[in-house]
Amino acid sequence: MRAPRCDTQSGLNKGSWSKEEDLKLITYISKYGIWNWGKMPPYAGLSRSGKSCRLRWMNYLKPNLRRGNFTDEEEKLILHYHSLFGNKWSAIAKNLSGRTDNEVKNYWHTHLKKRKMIQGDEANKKEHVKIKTSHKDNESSLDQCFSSISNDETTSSSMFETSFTPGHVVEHEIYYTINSPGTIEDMESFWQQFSSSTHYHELELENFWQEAFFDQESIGYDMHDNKLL
DNA sequence: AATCGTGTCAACCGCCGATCA
DNA sequence: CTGATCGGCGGTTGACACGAT
Repeated sequence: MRAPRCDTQSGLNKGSWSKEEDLKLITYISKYGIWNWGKMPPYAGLSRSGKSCRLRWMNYLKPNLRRGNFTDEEEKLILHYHSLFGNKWSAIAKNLSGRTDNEVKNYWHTHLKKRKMIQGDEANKKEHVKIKTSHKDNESSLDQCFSSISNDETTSSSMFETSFTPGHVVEHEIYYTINSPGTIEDMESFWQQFSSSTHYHELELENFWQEAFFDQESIGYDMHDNKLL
C-alpha cells in the first residue's frame, strides 16, 4: 500500500486512496455518471488525476467486481487464456467474470508465473499456493460506507438500486453514462446529502466541498447559465 | 524484541490507438 | 491530413505485511 502523498508540482494527491476519496468518487459517479475522467475529479471534490480516478474505479470501486481469492476454476481459465493470448491481461480478464486486468496480472506474476516455471522444471511436482486476503479490512470498512449511502433514499440512484455490494457480482448492468456534471445547486444538495448520509462529518472535511466547489474559476462555472462547465 | 528478507498488490508511468475538431 | 485529447493497456514500482532468524 502506498502512503498518500501530494505531488508538489501538480498539487494532486498520489498514492493510496483514502476512504473519503473512495466515497466521493463512488457518490459522484452514482449521481452524475462518468462523463470525462480528465475533467470530473474537481467536480467530485477530488485532488486526483483523471487517470488515477479511472484506475481506482475500474480496479476497485466498480460495482460488479468480484474480490477475494481466485478459485481453482478461475486459475485454470487464466492459465488457459494466457496460453492463448499471452500477456493480454484485459483479454484474459474479459473471460473472468468480475476480475480486472490488474488483478489477473498481479495474480499471474505472484502465483501462476512461478508455478508454471516450477511445473516446467518438475512436471509432476505439486505446488501449494497460499493466497492472501489482504482486502478484508478495506472491504469491511467500505461495506459500511456503501450501506450507509444505499440506505439513504435521497442519495440512492440506479446504481444503488442494483444490489451495489462490494465483494459480490451484481447481475444487472450498471449505467454510468450520464452526460452532465450538474448545477451548483445540484452539487450543494448532493454534498449535503452525502455529508448527512455518511460519516463524512466525522472526517473533519466539512470545508472541503466548499473549497472545491466555490473556486468557480478553477472548476469552470458558467454564471450566465448557472451551470458547471 | 529487533532486524532482515521476501511476497503481495494497489497504484503509477509511459505508450498507443481511437476519436474529434 | 494533422494535432490534441482521452481512454485503455501492460510493465513496473514501492509501501506494507509477515515470516524467518
